[in-house]
Amino acid sequence: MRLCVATWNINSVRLRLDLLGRLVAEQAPDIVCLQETKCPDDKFPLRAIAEMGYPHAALNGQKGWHGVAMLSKLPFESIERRAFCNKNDCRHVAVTLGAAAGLDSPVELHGFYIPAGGDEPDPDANPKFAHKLDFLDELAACDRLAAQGRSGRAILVGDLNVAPLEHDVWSHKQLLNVVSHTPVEVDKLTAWQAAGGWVDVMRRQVPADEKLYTWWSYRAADWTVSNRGRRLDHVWASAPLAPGFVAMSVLTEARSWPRPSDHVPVLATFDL
DNA sequence: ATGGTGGAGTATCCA
Repeated sequence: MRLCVATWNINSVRLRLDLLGRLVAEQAPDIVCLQETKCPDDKFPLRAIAEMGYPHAALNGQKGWHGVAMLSKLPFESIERRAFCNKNDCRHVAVTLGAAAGLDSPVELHGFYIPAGGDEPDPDANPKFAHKLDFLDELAACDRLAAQGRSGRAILVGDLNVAPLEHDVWSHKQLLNVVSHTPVEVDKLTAWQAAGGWVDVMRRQVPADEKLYTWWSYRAADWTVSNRGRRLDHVWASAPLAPGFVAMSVLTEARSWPRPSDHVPVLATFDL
């Protein structure tokens, strides 16, 4: 079967419920993975989302900030939530799709919201950056994620808050000391990806020497003029699933929707 | 040279 997965840092699901409706009306992905829902699970607008055609949900939310969710046309076999760095932050949710979703063989789907890391790229001076680096180390050491990437059937998406490649940012030189593109965090993200044998499918489609962004700061007067973007949002496939990657699209125009998120949705289609 | 914006929840923290 063909599966379309969307990933989007929506920056408050309640404030932008209409934009979620627009995304699913226009693109009709089978599953939407959200980050920064900023919504406790008991306040999540499940009814409105079910009416949009997504009756199945996997939530991991908290009050005020962070929070991830998966909204689906297809039923899940199971739902899992993991905590990292001995914190209660809601930054991960995973589901298994199986026979009930029409799959002959199960597929795991992971959604992550990796810590942004604050402003100062020095783990001694900035605890948030230290947390980000620890989080990436913990992911790289996660045996099950590694096993899934190498030999399992798995897809991993989310706001990873790292732009690893030179052309994942508007200026490699000017961002080398800016959190999201510093060598230390890029190395850790890449080490995690390699440990799991994960394939960066967005870059399967768009060559590494072409610019590719999914985020533009709110702090630009006109994001289209300066176009100072970064690729913070990612879609990875496990090695066995990578040959089934069909296509992806970055919904850049969503950055100009009314009251937009600073991230835009990324959609990826797989033959499973 | 360094501030700019936006969301949550109502002072500031977080991005």
